[in-house]
Amino acid sequence: MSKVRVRFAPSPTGPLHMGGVRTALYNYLFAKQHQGEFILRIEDTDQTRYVEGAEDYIVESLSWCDITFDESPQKGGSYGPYRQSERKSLYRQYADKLLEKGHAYYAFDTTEELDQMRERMKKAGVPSPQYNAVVRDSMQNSLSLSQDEINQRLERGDSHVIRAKMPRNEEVRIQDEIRGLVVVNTNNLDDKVLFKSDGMPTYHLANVVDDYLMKITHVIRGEEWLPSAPLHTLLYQFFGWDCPVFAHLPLILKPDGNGKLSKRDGDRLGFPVFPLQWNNPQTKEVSSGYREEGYFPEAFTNMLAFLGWNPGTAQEVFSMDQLIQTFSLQRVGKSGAKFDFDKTKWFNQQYLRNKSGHTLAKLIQEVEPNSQSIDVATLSRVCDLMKERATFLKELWLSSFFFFERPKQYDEKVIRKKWNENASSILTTVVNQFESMDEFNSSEIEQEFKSLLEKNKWNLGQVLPLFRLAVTGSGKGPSMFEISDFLGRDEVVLRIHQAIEEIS
RNA sequence: GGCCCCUUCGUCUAGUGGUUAGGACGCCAGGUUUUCAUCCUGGAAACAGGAGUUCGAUUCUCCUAGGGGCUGCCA
Repeated sequence: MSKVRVRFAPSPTGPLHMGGVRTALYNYLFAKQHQGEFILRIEDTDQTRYVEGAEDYIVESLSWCDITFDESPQKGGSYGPYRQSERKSLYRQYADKLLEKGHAYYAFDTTEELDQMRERMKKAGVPSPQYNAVVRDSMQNSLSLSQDEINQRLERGDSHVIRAKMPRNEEVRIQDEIRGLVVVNTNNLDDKVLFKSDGMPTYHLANVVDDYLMKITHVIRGEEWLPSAPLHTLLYQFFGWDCPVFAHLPLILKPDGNGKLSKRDGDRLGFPVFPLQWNNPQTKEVSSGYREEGYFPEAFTNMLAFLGWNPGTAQEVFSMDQLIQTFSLQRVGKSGAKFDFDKTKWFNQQYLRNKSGHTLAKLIQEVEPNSQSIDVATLSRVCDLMKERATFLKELWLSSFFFFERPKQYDEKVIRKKWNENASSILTTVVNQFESMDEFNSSEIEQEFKSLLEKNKWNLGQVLPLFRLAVTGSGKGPSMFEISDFLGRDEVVLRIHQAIEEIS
């Protein structure tokens, strides 16, 4: 068996959305698992839809996800170039080959004529007319025109395309890794344009030619390509080439309602659909990205991996290496998966919790300028204390402010519930006790605090919230004894005094 | 409309010709915790419908319904 080579072939018409990332991920996992190669090919055959910055966006997105290529436009490789626009000159000869063999023909129809034909057919009762065997004889093409006429038009340089000539009443069989055998009758296929009048191939031709030339062994792509898979299979047959293995992935669907996930759904429901923030160069519109929203790339890819695939075990948190080990096309589902934003957050929480305080501290310092003056060991300690109650790095950092600065305000709700007329005297007693201690560490503090409660017959649920409120300004958070230990006696005492003054 | 694909809790899904149909997210209740979060325990919650094959179908076949994709000189 030859070396596995797979490709991700996006078209640079805008930001890559998460469905695209998942397709790239599955290709990557499959390649790595088989010690194969993973190629990025940019399918920019439609110049009219080209968007500035889209290719860079695609490359940066996948790099953020740690999905790496063996060959790409940026990296090069032995099968380049890797942009179809740069391969333009090589497609024509393949179209000619098809012309020679009689599997393709010239078509001179103008857009208007095409529209007219479709109108005519609709009136005759065909809801969605196709350019196929039933109409091609009545159109302007090299099948219907005389040889002289054809030559004349060609010599004149009349605008024309090259269309595939679909055979009559033949069965095309596709063995799909995910869907099994799919059989389609060629009568249901139309004579797709293979070569456009602008001299560029369409997706269908370029894709097949490039996959062949680049020795692609497995075509793993979205389900939206399933309807054109018979055409592609036929093209391989026409050329006399071996067909790669196909695997058509289920789509990622909207969380609510019907249809595939789109940018609109993210806006509407409040979650990103793109890996990275995207600034539309034309409209100046900004679309949010998972990276900017504070997701870990590992969490994002882990979540994506599970949208349509599962390992068959209870394990859900997988590192990229584990995914490479475990992934298989056989365990990819057939049905579309509705995107679940809650689950995405859950994955992020898992990854946050599993990281060491030190790692989290470093990450925070990369993105939070205010944290950079804090030494890493200190910040690590805070992260360890706080990480269990956060889902995002930013959230962790923001809710840790009291470790580094005195509360500026005190939670009104806690004041209302817990701050009674005895509050100041209780806290004063606590402060006095703290000041009399020899050692001031968490276990000592806890001990002293509890014996104080006992001595005064105080209720823990009454006194601790006051203590917490005074020191942190909040009604929630990690162990007060740990916090006090961290802040040190002087600071704790000072904060309690401050609180008594400000709240009473 | 045509062609193709799909159908297990709300969601992601496991699963087998005979199971109390399992897990996860979310939700609810209880417990642990000073609080919040975590954690633990429990709960509600699914085989789209109909026919057939079979001693027996969620599982196999067919039909229906529903959903999705495609139906461009877009990819």
